[in-house]
Amino acid sequence: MKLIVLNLPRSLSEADMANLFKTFGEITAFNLVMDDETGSSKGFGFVEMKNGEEAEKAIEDLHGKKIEGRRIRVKTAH
DNA sequence: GTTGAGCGTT
Repeated sequence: MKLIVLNLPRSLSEADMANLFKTFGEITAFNLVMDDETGSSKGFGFVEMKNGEEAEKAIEDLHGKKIEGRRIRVKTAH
């Protein structure tokens, strides 16, 4: 199950993003998209969960969650 | 050194 997480604070690191999801199950892949202009993140990334049900739970639990004072968005990716 | 909906860079 591939997930996309939007509206992340640009200050958030790749490791921080992984920590949000790994509590729900095993992550097989993840990456935070970086911006060439600023060198910081573009504010969104992808997460690949091994178990689909755990991925769905991660979505329901993390979507709208406040991270660094900001509400994030989590959906299934293409 | 900023930005704020979205489906990808080292």
